[in-house]
Amino acid sequence: MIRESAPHSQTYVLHEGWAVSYKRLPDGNRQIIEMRIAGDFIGLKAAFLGASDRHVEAATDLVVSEISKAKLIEVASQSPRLMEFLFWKLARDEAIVAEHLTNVGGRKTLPRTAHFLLELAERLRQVGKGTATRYECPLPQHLLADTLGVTSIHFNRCLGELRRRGLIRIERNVVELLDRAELERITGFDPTYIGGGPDG
Amino acid sequence: MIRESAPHSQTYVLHEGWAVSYKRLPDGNRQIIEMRIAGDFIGLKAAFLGASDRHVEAATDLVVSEISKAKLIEVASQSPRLMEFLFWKLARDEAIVAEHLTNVGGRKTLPRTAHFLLELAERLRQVGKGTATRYECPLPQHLLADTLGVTSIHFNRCLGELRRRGLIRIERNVVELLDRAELERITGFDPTYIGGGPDG
DNA sequence: CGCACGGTTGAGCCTTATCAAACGTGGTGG
DNA sequence: CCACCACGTTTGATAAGGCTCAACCGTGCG
Repeated sequence: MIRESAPHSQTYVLHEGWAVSYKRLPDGNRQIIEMRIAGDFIGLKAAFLGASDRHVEAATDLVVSEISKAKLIEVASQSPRLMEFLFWKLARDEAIVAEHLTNVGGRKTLPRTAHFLLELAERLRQVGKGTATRYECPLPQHLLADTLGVTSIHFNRCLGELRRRGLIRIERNVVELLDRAELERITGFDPTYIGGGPDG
Repeated sequence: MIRESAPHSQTYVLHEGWAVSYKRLPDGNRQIIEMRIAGDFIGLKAAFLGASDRHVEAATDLVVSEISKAKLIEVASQSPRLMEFLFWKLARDEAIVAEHLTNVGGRKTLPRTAHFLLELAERLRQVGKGTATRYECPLPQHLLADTLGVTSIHFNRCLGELRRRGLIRIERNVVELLDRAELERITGFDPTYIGGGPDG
């Protein structure tokens, strides 16, 4: 059970909790690149590359396994099956970042927010942390806003608009998607980029 | 010498010319994920993954080498050196997309534009297609605008502002960075994410 | 109780999109 | 050679979107 600002230059598998990786901007703002949830690796690319181009920060208490880079590479090079799995993990992470870029660059904040909520639902469902329409998200709104590249104030107003339209409900930390069909329609959400495993 | 809309499901090494990979949005807009220039692979991730989540399109005439996925994987699995190189290529592409996301999500259009121009300079210089302050870019502005997630009109005005400030000059297809120090200052540009090779 | 933190709301301003039109240039066909 | 067209660039006016500043609310915790 760990809680700290910067899991240094190690590789981890995240079992429980939420973390974010981000870049700082000259004006003090930050852009969150990816949200790490249960089942995700942290620092996998850096393990193969030797250096990281972003910071990682725990957003909640975490439960992780630590794997030394040497051990990871050693084991991977002996098991084609594992190697293939790691490749798939890396590729999937890249696909998610690319979709994230598309979301931020191409959608206005309202559908952008909706798309983000749908992606979280999909990813959490995949690891058994929620259903297609309901999950727990313990992150404060300013973190989600930093992810979507808007101010927390504007993000908040968009959540309000989605709520007003009867599309979502947020209580405590529980997100509920009341009308997934409509949410998918306004975003053009297609979850295939999230994938289901190395085989498909 | 090829010119077509969609290099189908193959892997290519780009020797000459410019290509873009992009995603379409429900409203008809498109977000360009990455610009491919000389020295870049096209469809490398897809080769290992079996499927692509984006479209690729030639923006100019191209000179490419075609490599079948089977051949690529066969050769890679026999040469650790090549395997390491491909890994580095994948990781670098991801780093560039992440920086792209940071640029689009975190910067206003003016520094965003400047950052983009600086990145191109860096990448082109690395492959001998330009200097630190001068390179050729044959792409129309609406393509660059789709890359940065703004309208071509607004992008054009930002170019004008940079020109007016004496920071850049664009003539025909030649981009000239007249004041790199100032451009780097207003963007906080740090080219390390682009890297120099598998060794550092 | 009082404080810290996050969520919510309002007003005004700046940024960016949209619609519309003019301009330049290279290519094509008469 | 010139008329015309296609394409990309540039500019203007207006509207919409998003940011900033500021205040208020709710809740948990010391």
